[in-house]
Amino acid sequence: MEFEPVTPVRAYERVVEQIEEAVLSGRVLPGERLSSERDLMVQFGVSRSTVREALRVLQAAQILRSRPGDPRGPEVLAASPAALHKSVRHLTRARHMGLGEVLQFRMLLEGSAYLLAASLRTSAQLDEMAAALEAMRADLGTSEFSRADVAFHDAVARATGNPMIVVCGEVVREVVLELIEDKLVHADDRHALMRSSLAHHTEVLAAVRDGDGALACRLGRQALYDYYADYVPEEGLAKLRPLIGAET
Amino acid sequence: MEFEPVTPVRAYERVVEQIEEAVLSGRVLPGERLSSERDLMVQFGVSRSTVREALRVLQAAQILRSRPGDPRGPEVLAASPAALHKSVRHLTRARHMGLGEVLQFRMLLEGSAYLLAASLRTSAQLDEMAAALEAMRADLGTSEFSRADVAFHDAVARATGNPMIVVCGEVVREVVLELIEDKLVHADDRHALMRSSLAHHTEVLAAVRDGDGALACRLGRQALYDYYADYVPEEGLAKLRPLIGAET
DNA sequence: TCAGGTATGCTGGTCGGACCAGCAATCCAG
DNA sequence: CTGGATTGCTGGTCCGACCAGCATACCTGA
Repeated sequence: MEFEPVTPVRAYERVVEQIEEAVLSGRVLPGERLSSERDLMVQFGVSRSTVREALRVLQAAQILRSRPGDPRGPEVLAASPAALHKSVRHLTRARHMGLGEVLQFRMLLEGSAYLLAASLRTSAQLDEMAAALEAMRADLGTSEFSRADVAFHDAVARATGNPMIVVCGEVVREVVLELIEDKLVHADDRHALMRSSLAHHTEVLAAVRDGDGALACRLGRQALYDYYADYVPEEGLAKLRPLIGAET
Repeated sequence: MEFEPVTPVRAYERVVEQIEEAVLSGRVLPGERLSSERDLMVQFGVSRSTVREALRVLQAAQILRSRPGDPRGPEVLAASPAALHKSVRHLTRARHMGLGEVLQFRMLLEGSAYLLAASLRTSAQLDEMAAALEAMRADLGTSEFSRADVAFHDAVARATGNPMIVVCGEVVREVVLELIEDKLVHADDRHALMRSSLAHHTEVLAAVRDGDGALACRLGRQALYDYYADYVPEEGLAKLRPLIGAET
């Protein structure tokens, strides 16, 4: 006979569980409204303080949003990567991860995304990538360049047809930029970097177009390494090297 | 002249910001205690309800922990990937991904984890993997088998030294099991499946030990495909095939 | 009849006070 | 000196109250 350690479950947790389950299971859809706090406290049979603490937790997790004075009640939000973003940021601040780890994950993710996209992309998605590349070429040196760069990588991620790849890619890209933004300004040869990056992207796109996933994967990872390696401390670089040059 | 949209900042948010910043900046260390709620409401000049809502948010983010009756006050927690785990979990559920997508993501992730582990693993981690493999061999057919299987994959993920890989691996494994658990029972030839899985794991471990990351990556993905492909509907299989056999 | 402004009833945000069960240090009796 | 009861304080929950803000409905004036 085995017993489990008993944990007292707070009232507000039960409320969180029920609402969370209703949202995640799709029983209530994004955009829909919950009852007002005063209604919920009747439905759950708890006080308003308890309801409010539960709602706070759900709001912090980006599952709900409340506005004062809105007679329609708390709004159910669409799932967003904001919470994921925050968790990753916290871990980087706590030194559990550095640029090395985040970049490692990005290389892993985008490399595999190229591999998949080379086989799975539709021609419309290929056009999107080409359009983004054109935008990069046109706006070389401006802030529009990074926007187009993001659009390119996003199109690749979407071509995999996998929402998690899209979302994780998005988050990991943002965090990489946050981690290097202070060192990024005084790059006197940014223009050369961008030109080099553009050339890399062009090669990768060609490989994706040709359906050569392995090549696209290798090129894409190499491009990331070349672009960001200077910002990564030595002990972080060791984590990146197995991802480049390798057959995979 | 540009203006930004003005957002009314709630009192509890200001409290969250201050405590969060104190923790993340290291001004208060893990294990230390905050003042009691009744003290904090004086320090911040707000009511206890407001303090409590702030603490709830921080507790949900795994930054604090409170226990009723503890005279030492809320405890500051060490940064952990628990919050990351929750975010990833929510996203996978909310985007209602099918088995195809989840398995695609898992193959991508674990494949790359093998590739990295082959270069980065310490000999202690190699021993862990071998031990898990032994446990699988010993408990073939029992529920202990899956536990050892999990331990094996977890050891591989940890060998990458990347918390994101570890956490995403955990989540993706959990979700795969949830998605197939109803179909899993009536597998009459589970024993054969487990034996085959064991053989695959043995090969993969050998490749990791030899430092042949590309081989380990390929074998690992193939093993996942062989083990789970029967549960995946036809349209999902298309998303998996680019990941197997490929040079990468 | 219709337009525009106002009144009303709700919302969430905050406050204060109250009670309970539980933990730990302290104090007291053995 | 030891062991158990006492005593503060803790967090968890409840209640009642007030405020500013949003939408609707109403109502007044043209």
